[in-house]
Formats: sequence, C-alpha cells, structure tokens
Amino acid sequence: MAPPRSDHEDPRRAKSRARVLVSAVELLRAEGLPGLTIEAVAARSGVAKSTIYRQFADREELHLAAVHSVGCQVPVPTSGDLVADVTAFCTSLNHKLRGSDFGALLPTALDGAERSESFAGMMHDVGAQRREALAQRLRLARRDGSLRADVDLDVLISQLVGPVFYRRFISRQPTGSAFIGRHVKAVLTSLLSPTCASPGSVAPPR
Amino acid sequence: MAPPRSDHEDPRRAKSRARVLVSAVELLRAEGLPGLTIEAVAARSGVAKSTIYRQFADREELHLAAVHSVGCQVPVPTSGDLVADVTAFCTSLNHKLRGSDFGALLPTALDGAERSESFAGMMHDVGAQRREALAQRLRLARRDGSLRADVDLDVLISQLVGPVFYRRFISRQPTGSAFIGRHVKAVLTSLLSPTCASPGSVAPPR
DNA sequence: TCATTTCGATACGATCCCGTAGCGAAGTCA
DNA sequence: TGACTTCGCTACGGGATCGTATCGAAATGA
Repeated sequence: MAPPRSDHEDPRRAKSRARVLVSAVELLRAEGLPGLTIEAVAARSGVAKSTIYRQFADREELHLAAVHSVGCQVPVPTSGDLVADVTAFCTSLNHKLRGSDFGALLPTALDGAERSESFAGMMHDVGAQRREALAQRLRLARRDGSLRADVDLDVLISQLVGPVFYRRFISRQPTGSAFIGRHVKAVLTSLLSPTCASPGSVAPPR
Repeated sequence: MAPPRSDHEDPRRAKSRARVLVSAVELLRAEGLPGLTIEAVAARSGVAKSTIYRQFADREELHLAAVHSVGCQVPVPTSGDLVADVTAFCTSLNHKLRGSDFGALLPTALDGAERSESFAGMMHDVGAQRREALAQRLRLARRDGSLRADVDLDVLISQLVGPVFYRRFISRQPTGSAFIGRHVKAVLTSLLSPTCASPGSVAPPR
C-alpha cells in the first residue's frame, strides 16, 4: 500500500497516477462531477481500472487528488509600489481563475467541500497558503509605512480577492483590467498612509 | 406539453411538480449533483418516474428548476443610516448563504453554470435581480448626499457582497457580525460624504 | 354527469458503473 | 541475473439508472 521504505516511489506507479489525474481533470472540465467515474477515467487514460483502484479508494479520493493536482499558486510581486503589486496580483489571480484548470475545477471542488470534511480541509488549506503570500506582502507594506498600521489584514484580504472570485463564479460578470484597476485602487487608497487621505480617494471629485 | 389554454394549470400537475422539486432540493443537499437522479427523486418523492419525465426533459432541467425554486431575495432596508442598512443587508445575505437551501445548492449551481448556457443565464439573472435591489439603495444614498457622487456602483457592489460569498464558499472562513461590521465600515467609510473622512476610517489609530 | 387530463404503478431492455479477482507480461532495482 | 512489483487485460455478478410504454384509477372541470 505505502511505498516499501522511504519516499522512493516506483516510477511506474507515479506515471500511471499522473496519467489518471490528467484524464480526471479533463473529464471534470468536460462533464463536471457526475462525469468523473472510475470507468470513464480508465477508458480515457488507458490506465486499467484495477490499477486506478490500487491508488484511489473511491471517486471522492480521486476527485480530491485531481483538484489538488491543479494547484493554484499566484505570484505576489514585491516592487516598491503597493498598489501596483496588488493590482498585478489580482490580475494574475483573475487569469488563473478564468484560464487555468484550477478555475475550471473550483466549482466542483466547492460542491465537494460542501459535503466532505477532507475536501473542506483541503480547500481551506490551499486558500490559506495563497492568502499567506498576499499577507506577507501587506505586512511588508505596513512595516515600510505605505499601509496604515491599524489595518485588519484578514478583512482586507477578503476585500481584495473576494470580488474577483465573486465576479468570476457567482455573478459571472466581466473582470477586465479596468475593473481590477478601479477595484484595487478603491480598496487601498483610503488605507495608504497615515496622512489622512489624498484629495480624491476614489476618483477626482470632478 | 403546455397547459391547454392560458395560464391555468391543472392542480395535480402543480402538486406533483412541487413534490418533485422539494425532493430534488433535499437530494442535492444530501448528495450533491451526482445524487440528483430521476430514479432517486421518484423514490424519495413518491411521484412516479413517468410523471417526472412528463415535466422535466432530463437531469439538467430538473436541476435548473430545483435551483430556481429555492430563489434568493435578500431584503434591503431603507432607514436613514446607509452604513446600518448595508450592514443589515450583508448580514441577511450571510444568513441566507449559510442557512438556506439557496446557500446549500449554490455550489451545485456554479458547477452547472460552468457547462450549461441556460444555467449560466439563470445564475446571472438571479444575481442581477439581487444586485439591483442593493443598487437602488445605493443610488438613493448618492442622491441624498450620504454617498459620494463619483462612486462606481458596479465596483462597489462587488466589493460589498464579494467577500461574503468568498468567505462562505471559497475560503470557508467565519463571517460573524464582527467581520461584517468591520468589512462594511471599511468599504463605505471612505466613500461616505464629500467631507474628507471621519478621524479613524477603520479603527481608532489609538 | 361525463369527457378529458393526469396520475401511480409496473414492466421492459439497454446501458452504465461498481468493486473484485486472476492472469501473464513487462518494468524495476539490488 | 533474479526477485519483486506493477502493469494491462479480461471477466464477472450485482446494482443503479436510463428512457419508454402501457394500463386502470383518480381527479378535474365544463
């Protein structure tokens, strides 16, 4: 069941596993959760059904592994300009959500998380990891004085990324660079520096 | 197929339809999309399979009708205080997302919308309706001067509701009244009135 | 009352999917 | 090379699900 000794894995095992996961992702993209069936994965991947069962106990475990395999690391740039960095981050995130396997599989993952503890745990962890990267950048900004010291990072992060997810998955509204630019600016401007606020905090009053 | 004449529907037809939808919602809550099967709905609801097929062409149509049946209207209070009203709205929304059938079925709907045009359309419409109610309240605030005139309502609405959805479905973080209070205050404070800003925009600087 | 509509029940063949088992072939590693 | 592991293949029985058809019973509405 587990590799005989340490972390050394038989390359055949790894290879078939990889092929299975690729096909699982394709199936999920094409047909959603109901389409993810051991039989279908076997047919599509060319990996025998028995081999799949050797590595995945059931459909849920396979689904979990498939979602985990597409991951989602969004780079957080660290130039001097906070607004520019966060804007770049949100833009990258937006592209990931709209163009990558992760974006395509996330709805199925949400559905899974609604009913499975291990799924909910993974979702939470993956998200926490992504948020931590952003948090570090924001803490840096707080230290170098470009961000107010009394900002609640937890709230701020939700405000920054929440709307991007929302428009992609829930409201299904466009999120072009125009939106992201206005959005980040509106959220950050009033929190920028201890100096009360620059004259126009969203757009020039005229 | 269509009722013989005008909008008059045979009560037997309406009754069986209602029973079917209730069971469909229960099944979706309990087992997610893969659990929504005509056979299972028939068994659970006591409505014969043939009767179900008379009203729903396939699983997707039934799923769509089930989601549509749970609806989601969130009241938007209109007292004098904008911050209080929006906070109350977000609180209601949060409760809906966490406690109602709508909240439980939304993930399955997102999955469906990813792959079905009619589903995506319904999701968009339902959301647009909900957003319009909030938009009206915000336009009122803009007219009576409590909100800056140059605010982009589209962006603002996403910023207000996005984080609530995000924390409920994606990051799975808590959204107590503490969070919602801080959140709404942080978003709105800098946009309140043309007068620069009240001393502390998030928390007293000490 | 009486024609019409809808219902529930049942049965049907076809298909999908499950999970397990046994087999020889091929790859892996010491 | 030789022992071991993993593979693909095939087959199996059992169950779930599909979508359709037929039928008499019940409800509806004019």
